[in-house]
Amino acid sequence: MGSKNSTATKRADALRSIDAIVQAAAECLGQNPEASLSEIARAAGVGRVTLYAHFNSRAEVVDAAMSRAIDRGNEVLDTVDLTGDPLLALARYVEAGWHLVDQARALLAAAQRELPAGRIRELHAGPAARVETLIARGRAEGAFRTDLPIAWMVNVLHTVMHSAAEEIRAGRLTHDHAAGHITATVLAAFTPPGTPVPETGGGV
Amino acid sequence: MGSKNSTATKRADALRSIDAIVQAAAECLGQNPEASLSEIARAAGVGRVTLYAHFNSRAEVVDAAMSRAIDRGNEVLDTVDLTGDPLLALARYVEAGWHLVDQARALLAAAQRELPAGRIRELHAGPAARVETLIARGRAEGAFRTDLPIAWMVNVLHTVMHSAAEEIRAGRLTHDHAAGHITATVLAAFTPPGTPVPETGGGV
DNA sequence: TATAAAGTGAACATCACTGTATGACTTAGC
DNA sequence: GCTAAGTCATACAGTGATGTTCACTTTATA
Repeated sequence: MGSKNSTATKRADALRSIDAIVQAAAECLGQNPEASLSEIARAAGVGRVTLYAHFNSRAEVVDAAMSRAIDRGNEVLDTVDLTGDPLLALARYVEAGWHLVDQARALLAAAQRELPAGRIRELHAGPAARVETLIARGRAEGAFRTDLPIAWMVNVLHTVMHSAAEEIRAGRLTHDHAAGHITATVLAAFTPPGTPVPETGGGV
Repeated sequence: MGSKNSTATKRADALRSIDAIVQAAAECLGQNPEASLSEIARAAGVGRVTLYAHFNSRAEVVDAAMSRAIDRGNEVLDTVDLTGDPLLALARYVEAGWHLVDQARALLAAAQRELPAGRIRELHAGPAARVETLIARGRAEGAFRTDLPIAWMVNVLHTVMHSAAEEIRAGRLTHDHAAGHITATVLAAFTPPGTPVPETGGGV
């Protein structure tokens, strides 16, 4: 299972090739989810056969590219402070997170075609857990509503970020406004019924 | 442009075939966005050549299927009363609309692969216009926030409905709760900053 | 009922991608 | 510098989809 890297110690140039392939895969699939392995190999500056020397199938390549993107994302999210006022913490998460979603948008589309849904979910477990604990804390502190399941709220947050990325790609939203709109929308959506919606300055 | 039906008067059996093909396309593509034209023709109880007699390309078939789905949706939405209290009107829209989204989910996925983005948008113009005027009215009456663009709010509504459909398909949400969750989420998201979020009873 | 439109399967030509093999060449690492 | 690991170009086999042509049969409709 996984790539062909069993337990053997790889040579330096092999590792370099693998890295180039994964990187090229992320770029190519990011532009076109249907990019062929030939294209990816070419973009990586590597022969198609070499690609097959390291990956057994297309799915493995896509998986590796997606895993890499997620790992990168996790590194970025690690730097985000999610403590303190839940509202501000969520705003900080959005600020960092929506950008990641924007970058990985097309790659995710490719992954959704090639990988089983469970695997996609598995890969997202890290980011999802972060938001989940943040939302749980916000609920406990009375900042967020408790009349909706946490899973649904997590889903709403990611969905809205994702759709913002699509809107930008379609030219109906600018990068400048994205984070503000997302934050204003989600914070309102998370506000407990009966209490006033916070002002976020996510204006027009 | 469009299908091969130029201006000639079609014979009854031809019309029947076309209808069967479009219907089969909607069903097949709904189950598997990559369904081949052979599959669709077989499902329609029609020869593959016959399919090509009526449609010049795969794209035309997909377009026809999607158009049909949208038309059906518009018919349903025509029966929804969008007058009166904007909050209640929106709730009624969600109640009817999320179901449509749920049904057309996979078909839409197929259309997004095959059709240019502009065409998809064009097809959605009808439903989008409805929501747009409803939201505009709600804003004018002070029921909805005015600090976010209408286009964004329309997008949020549809995105949340769409994601609910995905959640159901993934088994993380039941049909019973869907409308309630969507309504509770969107109404809160649309509430003007500074005013309390309405209670919708969209509980856990 | 005559006839033109429509439907049919089978076959054909392309095309692109996947995955595998081969043998020669290059390079990392001890 | 020797050896094993890695790379490469080319070639091949297999698959599955798209469109098209053909000769023939069925059926709607005037």
